[in-house]
Amino acid sequence: MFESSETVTTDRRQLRRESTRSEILDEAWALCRDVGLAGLSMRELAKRVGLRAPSLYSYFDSKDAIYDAMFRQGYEQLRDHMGDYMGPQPVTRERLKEGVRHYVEFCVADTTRYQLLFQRTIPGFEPSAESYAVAVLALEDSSRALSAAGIEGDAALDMWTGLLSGLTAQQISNDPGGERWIRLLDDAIDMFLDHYGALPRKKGSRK
Amino acid sequence: MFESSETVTTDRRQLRRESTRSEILDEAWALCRDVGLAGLSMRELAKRVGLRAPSLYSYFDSKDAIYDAMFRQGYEQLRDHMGDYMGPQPVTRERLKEGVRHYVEFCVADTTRYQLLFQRTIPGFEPSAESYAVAVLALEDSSRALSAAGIEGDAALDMWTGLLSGLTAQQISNDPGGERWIRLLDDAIDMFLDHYGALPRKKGSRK
DNA sequence: GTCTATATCCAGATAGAC
DNA sequence: GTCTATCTGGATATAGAC
Repeated sequence: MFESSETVTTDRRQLRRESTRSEILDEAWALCRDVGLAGLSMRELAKRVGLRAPSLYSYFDSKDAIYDAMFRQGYEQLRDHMGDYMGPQPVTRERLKEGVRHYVEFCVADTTRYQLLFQRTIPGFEPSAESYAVAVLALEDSSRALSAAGIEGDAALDMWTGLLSGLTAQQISNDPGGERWIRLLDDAIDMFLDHYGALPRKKGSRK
Repeated sequence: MFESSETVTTDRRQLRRESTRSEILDEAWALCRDVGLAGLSMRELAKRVGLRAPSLYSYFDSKDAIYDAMFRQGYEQLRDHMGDYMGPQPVTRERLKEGVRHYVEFCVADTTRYQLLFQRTIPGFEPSAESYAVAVLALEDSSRALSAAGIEGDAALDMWTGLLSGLTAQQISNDPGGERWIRLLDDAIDMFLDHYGALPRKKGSRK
């Protein structure tokens, strides 16, 4: 009829444990935003959580394990963020532009997260196989969206990633908080689609 | 008739000093290529030069002063490398493509140098005013070349830097030593010039 | 689980003898 | 100029009491 009290206690402990883990991760993000990704230190992190440094090792095996959890969390956030834009809707120029704007919005919203997910900035860190699998899932989403737009071939795909990652990176590093390169996104997509002859414009819609 | 022996001695000492400084810088580059830009340490650097760590401070005031000298040296190398391509020759599509290929060649030839010059990867380092001035000189060269091609306006210039820095960065971080994105350079420049209506192609030269 | 205490290692930079 | 010795401060991680 009733669960044993031992089971209940265990569940509660697990919940509490997960809650603390989550709080540690939240503070890790905040700390990295303050001091940079590479500046994350176990001492300072513990201080912010209200623990002593060694206690963190009850929740994470190492500092890299914390980076790994952040990495995974970031890509889960990306999938959540892009969810609605990855459906099987008909693909038009406007839809594609909306999707890209939404994606870049995610990137510039948190430059620390951007660095962790998309750049190689931490000396020794490599994501674990499980976390990397989450990243691959998210990236497959976007390449599928491109195929739906009729853009095929490695060259076109590489050009696409080069162009958009270039504009995004310039925005983040040279005009953080601004719009200087974001403003160019729509035009860049037109330039790209015109060049590859995909999703033709309606007559007379140039400029 | 003869210079005083004191002056001669001073000159020789200065020469020797410059020679050692230069050797330290060479080893600093080599060390950074081995352990990453951020991994540069005064102890290890001294060991490679054949000195003890404190002796380095006779040649450079601090570790940042070494980064600063490297930064400056890198931009001087860039100007040297691009020298011939920045002259007042008539600008054609082919000339522009050659110049870009030459520039990207410089970037991918030494990814450590690329990171120091073009990315913000070292925690506390900011170039000094003098070194920054050298960087500005080099970058003005390229924007002048673009103007000569008839590409004017902030938007077009930002699109240009975004596109090319994007392809370069993808090349360096995702296919180091390869050609996957380098192959796309010519096509990217055609795409860009067509879109902005600069340096028109000869009739029927599309594809 | 959390703590104190500590092991171990590294860093940049300086003092002062020679 | 170069050295030895050291200062100061930081890091990750572990041992073992409670």
